[in-house]
Amino acid sequence: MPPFDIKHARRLADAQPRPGAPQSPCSACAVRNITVCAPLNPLELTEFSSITSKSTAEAGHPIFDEGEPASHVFNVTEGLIKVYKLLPDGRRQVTGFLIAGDFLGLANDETYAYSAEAVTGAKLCRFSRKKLEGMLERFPQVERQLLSVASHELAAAQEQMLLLGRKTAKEKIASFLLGLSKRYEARGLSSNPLHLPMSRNDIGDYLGLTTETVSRTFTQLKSSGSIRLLPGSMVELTDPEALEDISEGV
Amino acid sequence: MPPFDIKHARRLADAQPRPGAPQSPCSACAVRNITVCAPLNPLELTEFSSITSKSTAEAGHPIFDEGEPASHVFNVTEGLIKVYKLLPDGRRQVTGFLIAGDFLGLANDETYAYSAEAVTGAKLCRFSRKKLEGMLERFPQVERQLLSVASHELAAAQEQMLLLGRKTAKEKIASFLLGLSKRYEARGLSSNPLHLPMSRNDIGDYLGLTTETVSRTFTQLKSSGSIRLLPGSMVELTDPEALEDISEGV
DNA sequence: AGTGGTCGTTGACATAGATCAAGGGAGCGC
DNA sequence: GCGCTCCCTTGATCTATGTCAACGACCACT
Repeated sequence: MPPFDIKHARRLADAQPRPGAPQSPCSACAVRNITVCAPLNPLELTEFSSITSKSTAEAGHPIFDEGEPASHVFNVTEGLIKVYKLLPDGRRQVTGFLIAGDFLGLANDETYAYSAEAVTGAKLCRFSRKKLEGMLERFPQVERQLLSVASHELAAAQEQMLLLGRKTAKEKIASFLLGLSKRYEARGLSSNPLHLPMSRNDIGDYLGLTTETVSRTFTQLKSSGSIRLLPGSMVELTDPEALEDISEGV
Repeated sequence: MPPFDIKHARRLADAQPRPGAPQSPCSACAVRNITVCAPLNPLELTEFSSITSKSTAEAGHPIFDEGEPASHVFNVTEGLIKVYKLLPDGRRQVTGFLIAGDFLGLANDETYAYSAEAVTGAKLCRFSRKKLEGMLERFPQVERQLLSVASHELAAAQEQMLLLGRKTAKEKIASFLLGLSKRYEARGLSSNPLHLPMSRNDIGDYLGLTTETVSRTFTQLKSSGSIRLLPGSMVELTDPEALEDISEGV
């Protein structure tokens, strides 16, 4: 690692919107109808958009770090983000991979409870937390939407606990591939073959495994004909039914 | 196990409130000020209480099962509840132990995404989900409170993922004891020594361990002078600082 | 084209925790 | 008080996954 890590030099959470910078309108947003803004009508959306600003993050760059003041929340509009927590000795748990339409930064305390980093180049829609709170009073339907998002995430978190606590390496990888494929599908992205831009290490940190075990398990699934690795970090799920069975321990 | 399992004969979620049965008023509720009703004034509370009914669950009895129609949500007012998910072959992940003030049953789909069972005798406050939705429109402050609850739970779930994915058995047990103690304290229950009514098996299913490993690890912590097991399934945290260090892997 | 770095794969070996097995103690019904 | 059951504890052994190590592929620079 270089002595001065350039990628930590600047935080999206700190960045100021360039005054006068042209912003494409929310009405043209790629995630307009699948995220928290969905219940707003065009007029409301215009008002709502006054508290948003677009930002981008390059692959491998942080969006915010655990413990920083939680000044903003974000909506992913493009690319892949990972969120994770660390133990003092560096052990890492990736708690989620976020794609277009996902929300991040929701916090109770005044600081972020986890770190977020771009895996691929990514675009985000940024809200000041404080201003968002005001908007929620004004637009209760957005608050309702947020509650729905939070409760979906909670259900996903419980599913992930089942995976982490009780599944074998093979079951974990099968569940991971199917889950990601289904989320891609729900967001209108290619779900099979699907893009797997995160490293084996990231996948391991998401599933509670090591890089080596992830790699070996991919090899195993490849040999058994359940998946195929294609160029460009694409994976084809050649036998989704088999993967379903594996993922549930059948 | 007896051929006919009496404890599955009746579901709290199905129970009808006895007409005319006396109900102690919400204003006298033990969790009045620590749960979702907290933001309501006395007058509002009276209106709100019209959709609630009290119920009880005996130790070991189910409250609802994963996959059942999610007709009601609950608020624990007394006792300890465990919530869990199962794999087809019976492997189990306990995703939480709930105490007075905790909320359960929040669901997106029309069915519960997990099962809930009383560990000790317990009392709950029951709401029809449908009626609750109406009340949320009427009382946005309750909806806000629910969002806050959900986002706290989400943070707790992420912490638990870190535990399940990356901590050793000893770290898991230390984290578990400290976490439970802190939650007891926040709810005004004895936090040290603290009551541990759940079985070693339940603890194992919560931490992704087997009964045997839980038991051995308790013995280890006992020998090192960090905890003491007292009669009546009480545990004394004799060296909380040591436990803190252990729980973080220091 | 050469070089250095990162990442993925594979092999050999180590180990934390699971599994299998046995025994002890507390609570409960009779 | 007796026997039954359930739960907890402890010991012996096994194994899935981690750790350590080597190497090849790919990519970005020069």
